[in-house]
Amino acid sequence: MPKRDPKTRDQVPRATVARLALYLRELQHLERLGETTVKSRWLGQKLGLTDAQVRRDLSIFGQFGQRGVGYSVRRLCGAIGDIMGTDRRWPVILIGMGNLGRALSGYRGFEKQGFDLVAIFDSAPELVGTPFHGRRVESLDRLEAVVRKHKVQLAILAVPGSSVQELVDRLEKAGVNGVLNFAPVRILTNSASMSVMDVDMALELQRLAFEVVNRSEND
Amino acid sequence: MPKRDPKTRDQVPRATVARLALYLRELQHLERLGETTVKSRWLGQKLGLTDAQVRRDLSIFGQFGQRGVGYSVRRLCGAIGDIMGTDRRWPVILIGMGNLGRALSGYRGFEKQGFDLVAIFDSAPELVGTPFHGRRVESLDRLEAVVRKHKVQLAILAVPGSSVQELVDRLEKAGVNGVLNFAPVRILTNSASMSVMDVDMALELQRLAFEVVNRSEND
DNA sequence: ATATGTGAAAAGTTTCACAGCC
DNA sequence: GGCTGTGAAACTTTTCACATAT
Repeated sequence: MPKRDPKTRDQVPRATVARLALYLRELQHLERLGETTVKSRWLGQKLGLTDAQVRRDLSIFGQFGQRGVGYSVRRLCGAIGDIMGTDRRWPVILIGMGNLGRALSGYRGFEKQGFDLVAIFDSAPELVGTPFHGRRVESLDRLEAVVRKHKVQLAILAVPGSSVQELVDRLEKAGVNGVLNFAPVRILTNSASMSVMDVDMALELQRLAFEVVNRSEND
Repeated sequence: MPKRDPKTRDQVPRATVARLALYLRELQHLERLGETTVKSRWLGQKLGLTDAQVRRDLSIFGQFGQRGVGYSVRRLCGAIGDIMGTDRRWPVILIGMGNLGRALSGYRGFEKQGFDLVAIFDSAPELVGTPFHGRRVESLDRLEAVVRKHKVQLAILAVPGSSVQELVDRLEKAGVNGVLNFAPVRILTNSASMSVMDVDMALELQRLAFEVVNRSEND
């Protein structure tokens, strides 16, 4: 089993975790551009962080840099990939083939980051069998079978809020460990084996509107 | 001009701001259900927060509750709506009619929260004029004119990462104050009149994968 | 009896600033 | 010269616990 490097006490700050994927995205971009080293100052500028913060975050997992030089892009990429579990590919299922689900089924960003869409589902019988972006909609009856067959740990939920809780309970029983929820509802999970991440687009627009309203008086 | 209540020093904690939209969503839900009062404990449970945190957050804007009783749903809803700028409707434009843009143009969650899609744009000439969800795609040439005409302050960007920075600069010049960015790139804004909020779905999936990998050892 | 509002303590996070190494 | 790694300080956020109000 992949244990993190021995020195690391197993308490990664939540704030650091939230930024880890951000670092990885930028580093992968740099690697594609052929850059071999990067400085904390440069990374920070690109992501809206201070250089000290970048160094602190990275130092939590080990000493990846070289004083006077910077960080090896390749090495950092590998290290963060390991830490985040991007060193392997993840089979993912998508449930809900409405407007949003259809768009998500064709979104290439997922597989670029190591996530393979192995099946798409919808509860509407008339949609079952319809192809979207080269994949046929399956009946929800087949949910458990598909999860077992592909050892699916992650599910994307693009269903109405009213169906979310029920589906999450079912997914949890089936062995799924993480759900990316697009409905504007908070999910309750009893067991610790299930993580949920919410993406609420209207909520983000509201936060934006608040920033705009309060723009003048602050900074 | 709507100034916040006089006693409030103009420093709302960032963490509180991030939760405000969450409270509003839940309160609106309660109001629709006909509930008249709500307790901090109940709200917190619904949102995964402690009761103390809910009370602290709300107390920053004033004293909305009644000791021994709780909060009036109606009053709280109104107050938070005021604070967040949801008391009025916002005209919004959407740029980019790929997979995601098409889904977003049909997403009803935006207008439910006070955002009206007044125009949709794409840079591809062959898409201009095509209707999506009852609205025709306009040429980007008309961007500035539309922004002026409808006094648009918010834009949703569903374009490739490579076009984002250029478009944001243009939007800023045109008078737009906020952008909801769906591309996996960080945007740099020079002026303080422009706020950006990112929604990176692949990034959230990665964070989820990290949680799942680290599930066992923590809590 | 019950629930808010809030000082004060605790926990978490960021920034400073500089020793250490290239 | 330049840049990392990290203690210590500064700042932010959360939690505790209880006076206060109904």
